[in-house]
Amino acid sequence: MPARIEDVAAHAGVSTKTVSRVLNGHPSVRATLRTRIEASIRALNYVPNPSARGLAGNRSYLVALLYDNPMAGSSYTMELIVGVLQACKGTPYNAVLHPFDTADDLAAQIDGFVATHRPDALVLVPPHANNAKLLQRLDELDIRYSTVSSKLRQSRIDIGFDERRAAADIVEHLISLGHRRIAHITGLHGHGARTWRLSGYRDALRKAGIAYDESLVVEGDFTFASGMAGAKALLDRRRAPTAIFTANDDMACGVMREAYERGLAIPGDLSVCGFDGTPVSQLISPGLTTVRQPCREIGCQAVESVLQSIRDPALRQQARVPYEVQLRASTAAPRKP
Amino acid sequence: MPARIEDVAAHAGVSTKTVSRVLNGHPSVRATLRTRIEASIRALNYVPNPSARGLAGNRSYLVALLYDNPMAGSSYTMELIVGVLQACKGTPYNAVLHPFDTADDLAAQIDGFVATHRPDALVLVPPHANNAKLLQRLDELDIRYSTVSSKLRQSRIDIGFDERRAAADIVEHLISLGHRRIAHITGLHGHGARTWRLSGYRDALRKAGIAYDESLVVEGDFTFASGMAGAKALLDRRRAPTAIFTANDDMACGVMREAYERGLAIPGDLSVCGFDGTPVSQLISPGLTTVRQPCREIGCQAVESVLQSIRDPALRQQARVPYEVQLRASTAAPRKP
DNA sequence: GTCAAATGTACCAGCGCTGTCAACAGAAAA
DNA sequence: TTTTCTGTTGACAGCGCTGGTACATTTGAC
Repeated sequence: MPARIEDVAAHAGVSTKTVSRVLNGHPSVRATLRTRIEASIRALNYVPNPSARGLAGNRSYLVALLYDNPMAGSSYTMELIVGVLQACKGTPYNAVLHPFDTADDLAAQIDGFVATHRPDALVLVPPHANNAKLLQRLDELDIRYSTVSSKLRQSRIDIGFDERRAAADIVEHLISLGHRRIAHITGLHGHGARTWRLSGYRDALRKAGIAYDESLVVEGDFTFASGMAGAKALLDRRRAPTAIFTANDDMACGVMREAYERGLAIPGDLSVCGFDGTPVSQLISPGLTTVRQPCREIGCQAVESVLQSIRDPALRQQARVPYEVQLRASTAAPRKP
Repeated sequence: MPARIEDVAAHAGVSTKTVSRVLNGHPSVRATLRTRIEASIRALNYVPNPSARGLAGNRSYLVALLYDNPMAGSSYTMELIVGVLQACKGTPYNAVLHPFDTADDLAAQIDGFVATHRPDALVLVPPHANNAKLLQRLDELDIRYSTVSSKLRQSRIDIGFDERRAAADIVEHLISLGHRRIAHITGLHGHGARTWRLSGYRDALRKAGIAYDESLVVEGDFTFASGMAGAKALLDRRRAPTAIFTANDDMACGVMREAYERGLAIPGDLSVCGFDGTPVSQLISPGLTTVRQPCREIGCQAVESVLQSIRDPALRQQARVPYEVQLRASTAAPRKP
């Protein structure tokens, strides 16, 4: 039978309440006493019972991660999860992962979810992070949440990275190689990622004095198939682009597939770069030039911040974690035009 | 304030204990009464408080998934997680994900983990599923567990698929295309996957009357780099193989990279096939012939079975879920030798 | 129709912890 | 010196649920 708080109290010669104070980091315990109690905790190998704690304190010690179902298999989500778990480690909090279908009325579904699991805090990933109704409902329910890469100002705590700047960086890289006819395949409508990455693309062109050519931008939806379709359209043009920048890596793979089918060499005939830095960018040949999105760090900080906001409900934070442009073999100087 | 069991009891005109019996599926409640109580539960939108339940019943309603840290980013783990979550859905159980470093002494670490989270059941993934000491410790602690693809007979509940047969299938495919000089890059020592996939490779050769050539088998460790290194060694031979079968997809990508660097065409100069059916097999060009491992189904069933074993501790199960050979463009008939 | 067995119900204690509130000591202010 | 305050500690109730026990009711066999 594991030790109980009562056993620790007896061992240290204090009341259970005082032990409880130490466990919960309450300030009004003398340092000497605190040390003695901590020693007793270690001596008895005591670990508080989460159920009892939760029941008495009306908390669940659960942080829920709400992500999009179709993304379930994505390494983006996986990396985020790794970060979330890392942040929970060493805290009494556990992570609950919850894939939510975008199609359904989230703001309604959330009530059921909250009733069942009673999470103390939520972390929202796009597209849910952009769902204004959902955030509003959470505010009504008075549940702390943080968002990842949200477009909405409404979110008090948001963690992301400077996607616009990162996109500009990678396009500038293409420009520095000598490319002038650079195409872009966008992300899915409604995602901030679509807007920011497109803006960055335009920023870089503007900075280099290259006129923005609308016909070089085609709509994608983050899928391999849409990347392939986009490449088809672009490569069928009379004056095909010499480089294609896609809003994520999967679409870049689609572009590479289309090039492969046409017998175009990468980077000889076409430079390709992606975005996100998913594992595939390293596995594919040639290696894909991309921006590594710091998913782990983002997931980790999203949890840390939202846990902090439980103690300090007024907390506001818009953190931007550093990213990294990864230059690989899929980009090179264009052949003479 | 959410409804309590007491409210449901009052609404249905019964005692709280009777409601509790309905909630926990106790048999001794008349069908008519059960129906009435279930109606009250729905009417009041009642959801039992997990903390209270856990405290009173000395349970945590937690299923822990123990996986290997370095695999954190792998889509194998991600898919498994998806299956695990799916199985928990609709049950009062939650999943706790726990990456464990292989290096450390697991059997010792597990005590700390169990003390902290008190999971009612565990699901073990290789390599932990092959750790005899760990399983023994869990037996001592009397904690139910299930394993995924374990080599050990010790495990009462194991879910996997017929890896040996699947490997044989894919090698037979290569043979049917006309390949005779087929190489294999193995998985990491200690994993059942290494042994079974190698055995399947040998089975297929034997069945086709092709002599086993030890020099065509090189050691790998499931990483991209080891696939590349293996390919280097194999392609430097005087009589290079016309096809390479690797024990997972990442290594197949390594082989493809090495072929790319040497200017070898796939599948023209070299056929490549992998194993696992990770997302990269579809994203890479040409598409990679592989075996789709039914990770989700495995994760799902591993949880379902272990939850069942909580009620029925004598339960034994060795399930083999169906797999699927996915033929893509990375394999074709060899050129005239 | 009777009796025993089987089935179903009510009540109460208590799971292990934290919140509330009261008590007390010592320091600062009057 | 007395009063007031702040900082520290403890006593006790009770969070919402389930297990056990004792009692009530139904069922089936004879």
